[in-house]
Amino acid sequence: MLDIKKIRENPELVKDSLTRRGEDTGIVDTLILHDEERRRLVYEVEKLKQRRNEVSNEIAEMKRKGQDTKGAILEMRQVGERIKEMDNAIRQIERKVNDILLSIPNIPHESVPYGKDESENVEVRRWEEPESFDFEPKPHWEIGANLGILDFERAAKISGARFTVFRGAGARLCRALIAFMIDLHTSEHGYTEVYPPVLVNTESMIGTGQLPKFAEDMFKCEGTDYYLAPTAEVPVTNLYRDEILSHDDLPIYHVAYTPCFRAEAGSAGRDTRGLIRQHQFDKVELVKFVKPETSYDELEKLVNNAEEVLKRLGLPYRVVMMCTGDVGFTAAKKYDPEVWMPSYGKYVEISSCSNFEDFQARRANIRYRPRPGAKPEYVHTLNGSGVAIGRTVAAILENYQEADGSVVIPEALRPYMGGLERIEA
RNA sequence: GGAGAGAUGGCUGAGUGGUCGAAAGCGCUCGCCUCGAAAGCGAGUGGGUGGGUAGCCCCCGCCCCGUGAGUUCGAAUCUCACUCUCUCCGCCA
Repeated sequence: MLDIKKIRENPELVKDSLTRRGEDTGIVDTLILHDEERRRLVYEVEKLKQRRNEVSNEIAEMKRKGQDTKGAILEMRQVGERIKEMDNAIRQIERKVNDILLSIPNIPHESVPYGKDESENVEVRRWEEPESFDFEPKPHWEIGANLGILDFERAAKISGARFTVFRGAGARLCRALIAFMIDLHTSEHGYTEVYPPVLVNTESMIGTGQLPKFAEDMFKCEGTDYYLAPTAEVPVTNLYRDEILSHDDLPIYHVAYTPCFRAEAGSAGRDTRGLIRQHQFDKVELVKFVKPETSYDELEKLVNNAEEVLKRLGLPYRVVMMCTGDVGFTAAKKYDPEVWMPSYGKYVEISSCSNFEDFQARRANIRYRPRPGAKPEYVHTLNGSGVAIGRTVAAILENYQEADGSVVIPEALRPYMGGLERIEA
């Protein structure tokens, strides 16, 4: 959410942001119109309330003196009615203002390149070139099925399309990756582990920006106010919702493993095979709460933390900076580390690291005191996958496959696999 | 699921329908004292928002005592609904 005061003072800035994102700018004028009307009404009703407060005190005084209060009470009864009407009008217009505010995307940082869509994202670096195979490499869904560690048919029977059963060494590989990543981030990168609920309420979903705009992407539990969290970003960022943190609490780094749930509405036909696009997948997520002046340094460190996972696993990757047309609703700046996926013949997103500045903090009301006694200010929030488990499994299977159909376990993972060096049929 | 108790400022904890935004204590900030610190003493310490002035340095107002409605000239205080916490019973991973 953007600051209504800032929008009021500089509507062109917001319009420019929307234009760079390739969106319509009309709502800004509508918003400002509503906001002016709202302020006019507030000003009027507050004068009435002041009058009511004054006279009410006079009535108390008069009663104490035993004077007649009938006239004053009668007058105030009318004032009270008028106040009630105006309060209702204000409530309605405030709802409009708020709905619009919640629907305006974040302003991209000045360092974000202009571009209309994902084709104009900018590659910022690469780590290791993909290995070429001296045999025809198989896609991970074939490798996994042949090894008996991925079972898509039975998952379809249990649940439906876009689900997977991991089995034997496959299941263990998931568990190993989770433990490996959490250990790396806690012991070497300074993150504190949390294990949060994955059923979250509407407030939390609004706080991080999934709602109200992206409701169709989420699973909701019928008859409840619970959504299945699409990412640990939601519960972990909302940890400190409606709190005022002390300046020496910051920065706060959290790492969380959770399953993630996505309806994938509108992506029918895309990535239908394999682990790439699932309704349920596991992810280790990194979340930061930082002082505003440090947030862009923190973003770079966050990306590096995600990259370190891929380096240790020996998976070739590149890092892409999202352009204005693809940076996403909530982010001011975003990097996507992408892993090399032989079956796709290209790099595939395996992490997504964003600086939201105060966009989420304002929605979720997460603040801190810059110094003791100072006015609270909004923190900056960041998060990034560190990294997605399912896609990492896919990347390992494909990049570490051998001609005989077996898969070598990356060395960093072997301690977590009971010393297993290779998955064989 | 049943019965009961409760929800007040960073924390603990008072509160009669009428100067209660709220006592007191703790904590915190500043000052005095001290070579320094502690103790002691003194002062100050909530969050929003509208307007004035202009950018939170001031001034005026409005709102906030779990959330939302209601009664009243006036509600932290009365009524209703909801949420959450705690205790007991039942059920249960």
